[in-house]
Amino acid sequence: MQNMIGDPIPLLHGVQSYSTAPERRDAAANRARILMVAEALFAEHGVSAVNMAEIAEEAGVGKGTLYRNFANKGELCLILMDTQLREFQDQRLELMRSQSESGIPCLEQLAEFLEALVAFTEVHMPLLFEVQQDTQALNEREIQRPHFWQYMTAYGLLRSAVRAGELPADFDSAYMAEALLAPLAPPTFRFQREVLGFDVDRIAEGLNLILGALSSLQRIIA
Amino acid sequence: MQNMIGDPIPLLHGVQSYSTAPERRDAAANRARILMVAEALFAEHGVSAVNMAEIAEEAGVGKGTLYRNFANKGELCLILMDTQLREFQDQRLELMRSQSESGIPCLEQLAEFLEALVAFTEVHMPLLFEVQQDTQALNEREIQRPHFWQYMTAYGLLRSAVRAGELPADFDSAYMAEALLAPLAPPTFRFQREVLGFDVDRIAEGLNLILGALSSLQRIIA
DNA sequence: TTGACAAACGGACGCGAGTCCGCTACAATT
DNA sequence: AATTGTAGCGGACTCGCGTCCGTTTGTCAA
Repeated sequence: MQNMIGDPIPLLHGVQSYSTAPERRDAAANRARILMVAEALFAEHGVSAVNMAEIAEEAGVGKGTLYRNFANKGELCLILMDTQLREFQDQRLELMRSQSESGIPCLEQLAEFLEALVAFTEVHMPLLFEVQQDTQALNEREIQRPHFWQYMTAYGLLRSAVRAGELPADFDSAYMAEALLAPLAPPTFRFQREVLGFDVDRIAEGLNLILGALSSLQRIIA
Repeated sequence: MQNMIGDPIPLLHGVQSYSTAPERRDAAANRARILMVAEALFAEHGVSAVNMAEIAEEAGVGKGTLYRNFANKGELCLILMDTQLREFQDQRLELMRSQSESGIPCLEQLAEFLEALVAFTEVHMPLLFEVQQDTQALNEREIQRPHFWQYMTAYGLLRSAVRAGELPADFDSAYMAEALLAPLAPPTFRFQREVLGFDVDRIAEGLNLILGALSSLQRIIA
């Protein structure tokens, strides 16, 4: 469940570049410049206030070039998060490995994972929000939406929990993984944060409580 | 889906019409015509394949007129569901009243509510999806998004459950109501249905299981 | 070097949402 | 019936996204 990412090549995402001819020098330079410009503009004006034409212009390329490198605004945002996304992933994987060795229950690991994910989502909301928009287009390319590994991680931990007897044998891990992550979907999360005014801790605690409730399920039956 | 058409004070939503001068005859006729045309076009081509210009043209009005009546596509869709939304609401309220009288536990009522809501969401997905899009614009007018009463209902039942001792006293009903409804947010629901292939019953059961787990929480403590 | 052929470029274009504002015509008033 | 103020109308326009396609240019082979 790790590393479904694309590892050989750094920008995992480098749309093509899988072994066919290396890309042209100027093309690479353009892509790098676009990313830097986008990051700067986003930082200055906010993600939603910057449009693709501005990015292209500021980077000194045409829109065609911009879209040649990034299928849409969402993909551009995703790639801007790439490093941090990978770091986060690696950290969690490492942590979970050591937690498993220490015999920490899977559900507890999942609780910590969700807590960390809440923090991550909070920090990267603006970019994540854009990414979420065009899920469809993203699926068509070979890019992994963040949701995918989140799902795989949660699903994996739930399945392990079932195997370990922390959850009933007929527990629907696949659905539950989705249900637990649903409140973290960017539009939903944003609504809770900005409209309802829930703070980050409250959300984390809420999710934690659901997990607690699920684990008590098994205790009841036993 | 009949008759959300013109009737006098039709749409709780009727953007203005709160006691000021009655609207002009031709305006009412236009609005009614727009709604009929939209319904027909949506039925024929699917909601997402029909654009606002087409609706205006087919209804024989300008885009200005269309937008005078409906702030955006989402609002138009919302009003098309109006009758059914109200019926659903009324049914559930009535049902809950009788359930309460029969002493059925609040959490059980909530479980049934969620099950019904899953069915409702499934049926109205295409319209709900559009509605969800422009939450912001909707909030600014005095229109109730479907989410609002869903939330109030769930929240109310959870609070009653706490009062009835079915849940711990420090239970965060407000957050939990949101968390339970999150999987029903149109984009999330649609993803689960169409991409992951979960069927409606599976989703309903999953939500039901979470509720079951939550109720067992209290049993543990007691 | 030079030639040639993709890859890469760039900006005009199409599309759909939603806005704006000058014009129209309803209905209230005399 | 004529007058008039205003709600209502219509469609050109703006905006942002994303596409298309004729042109340029890096790279590689001769």
